[in-house]
Amino acid sequence: MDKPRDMVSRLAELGYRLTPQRMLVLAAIENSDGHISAEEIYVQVVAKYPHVNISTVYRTLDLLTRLGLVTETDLGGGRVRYHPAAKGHHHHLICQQCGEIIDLEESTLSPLKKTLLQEYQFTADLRHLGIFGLCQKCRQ
Amino acid sequence: MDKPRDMVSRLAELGYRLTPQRMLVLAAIENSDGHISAEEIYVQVVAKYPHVNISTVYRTLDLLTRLGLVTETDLGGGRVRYHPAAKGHHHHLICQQCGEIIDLEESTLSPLKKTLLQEYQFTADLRHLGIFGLCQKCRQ
DNA sequence: TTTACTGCAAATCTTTTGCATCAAC
DNA sequence: GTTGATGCAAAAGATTTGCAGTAAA
Repeated sequence: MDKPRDMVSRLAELGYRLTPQRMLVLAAIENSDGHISAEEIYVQVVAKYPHVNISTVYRTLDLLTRLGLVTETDLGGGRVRYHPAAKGHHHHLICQQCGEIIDLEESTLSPLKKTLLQEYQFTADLRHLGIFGLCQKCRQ
Repeated sequence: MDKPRDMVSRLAELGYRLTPQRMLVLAAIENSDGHISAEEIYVQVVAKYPHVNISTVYRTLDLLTRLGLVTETDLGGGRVRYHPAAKGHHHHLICQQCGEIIDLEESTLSPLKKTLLQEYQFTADLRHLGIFGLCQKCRQ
């Protein structure tokens, strides 16, 4: 449903040029599990189009973020990760031992969001949430 | 109650040297509101002891973290923040507009922690949590 | 006196930027 | 042909590291 085509046509609609570099960045994000970093995108893109520069990846990510087509998540560790906005928000449980990233359903956080609003008058933007801890396997 | 003295004596107990640089880093962390960055610590330390180098601040923070005397929180934005472990865990609501950091009571997150354990078998370490959004003032 | 700790400079890592060239439209 | 997009190289910001000198114990 949320094929790169959608982001591509959105870019075209808005008058942005459809360069091969952009197509490849879009494809990498779309085919990822939703937790891809700029470096990882770069590696995928270079594999098919050896001349791209990583600054182009960053510029494309910046553009897509500004247009609201992708969402940035800073899970700490000094690396920002990206996923397609059209796939909907999701949250992340990050295992501090093995590094596994588990997706969390949005509904799990609804009660928290409500509490923050009622008790702290704070409108939480939970798109950017990462929760650290230990997964089942590593807990033992 | 949790005066730098406690961390100082712990360091001494463990055989670490009590240098003026370390004392000043400890004091800065202790006197902070609990969301201090390495750079901010450095500025405070330099004011009293002009020759310190920021790498000493980082090395001290690394030591204190490894000893469990301070806790690191990565609130995103490429800057890690520190607070004394003895002051207990607390969580942060960060306003994306004005940058205000609001402390959150630990109890607010207890229901979430329980849900994550029951439904995802994930043991959340909520010491490292930052929630982004908009504070009351900026919401309007 | 011993050796852990420090200062300094240089390196690392991620991300950003200036600028001349290039290609999508 | 225009002008936005790219490649390259250099910069920027946070953090780390190698090394020789210094000071805490």
